[in-house]
Amino acid sequence: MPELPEVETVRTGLEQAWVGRTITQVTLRRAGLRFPFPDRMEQRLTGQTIAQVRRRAKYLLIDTTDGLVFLSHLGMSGRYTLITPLEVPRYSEVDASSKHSKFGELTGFEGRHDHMEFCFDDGSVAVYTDPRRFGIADLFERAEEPIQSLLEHLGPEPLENWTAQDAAVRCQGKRSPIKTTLLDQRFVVGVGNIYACEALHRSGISPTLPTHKLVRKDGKPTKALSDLVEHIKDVLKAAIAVGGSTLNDFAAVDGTLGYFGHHFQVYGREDGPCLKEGCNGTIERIVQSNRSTFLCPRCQK
DNA sequence: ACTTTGACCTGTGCGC
DNA sequence: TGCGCACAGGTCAAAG
Repeated sequence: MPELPEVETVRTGLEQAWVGRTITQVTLRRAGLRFPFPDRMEQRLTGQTIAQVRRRAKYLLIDTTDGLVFLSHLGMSGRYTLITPLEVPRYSEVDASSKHSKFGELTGFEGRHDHMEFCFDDGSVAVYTDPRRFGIADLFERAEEPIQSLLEHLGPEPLENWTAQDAAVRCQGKRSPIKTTLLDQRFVVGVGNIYACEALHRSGISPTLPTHKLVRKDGKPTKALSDLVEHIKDVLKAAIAVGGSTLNDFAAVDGTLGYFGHHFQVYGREDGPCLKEGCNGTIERIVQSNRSTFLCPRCQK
């Protein structure tokens, strides 16, 4: 699943493929994902031309030239597969109930978890696949976007003028561990379990540190918090630069695999050596809020 | 108001 | 081979 860098990578891919295209047909294979699909979503999208593809937090927002917004969240396991006109004849032969197919071997496409299909005027098809169905699809008018409940409580975008001072204000008085705070989308958006672990390690901050300890008595950010804010930006940018990380069930939208996973310093490295220069610690896995946290207890205080 | 927990789903990999 | 359990990138509602 996609954290901010992976969603941004998908956004870029969808932008390339979709902007200027007109939707000719939408097929829904079930009633919804995490939530029911909105009423008549297929009919409302058919005939719409894509104007732009935006990202807010981990949400993809696809604008049409008629002022509609198609919202798509990938949840833990959602992905889009883009099928070119040349491939469509083979795609149409895929048995959606079968677990595997020859086409699937070529495209990573497997059939029974393909919940939405979008056909475009150039003959291409986009398929949304999501085994766990934690994803979201919604549709609303652009004018209503500010009052969308999924979006309105979201915090700042980390890569758009986010400051340590802003972070300090949001950390005030919080007793929960900093790792938990990083995953809170009201604090900052886009950071998920992997990049929270990575940014804390880069910053030398223990994931269990009570959040408020990163704020000085005068309300200013500590040096550690300023470092953390910068490391969050750096690690997200680095991951975007290599096209997002690749985990078990994530593939970039064009089928190209990202490879930021090769750059992980702590995530998934339990019992491995700490890779920080001069630190001879061993990576540990602990559980916080029912999720794995990876850290080096030697260099993270 | 804040913090923690459970729930939503399916797939995979491991130990027995 | 089969079974049960732990675990997986997210988020929200409910409970404490």
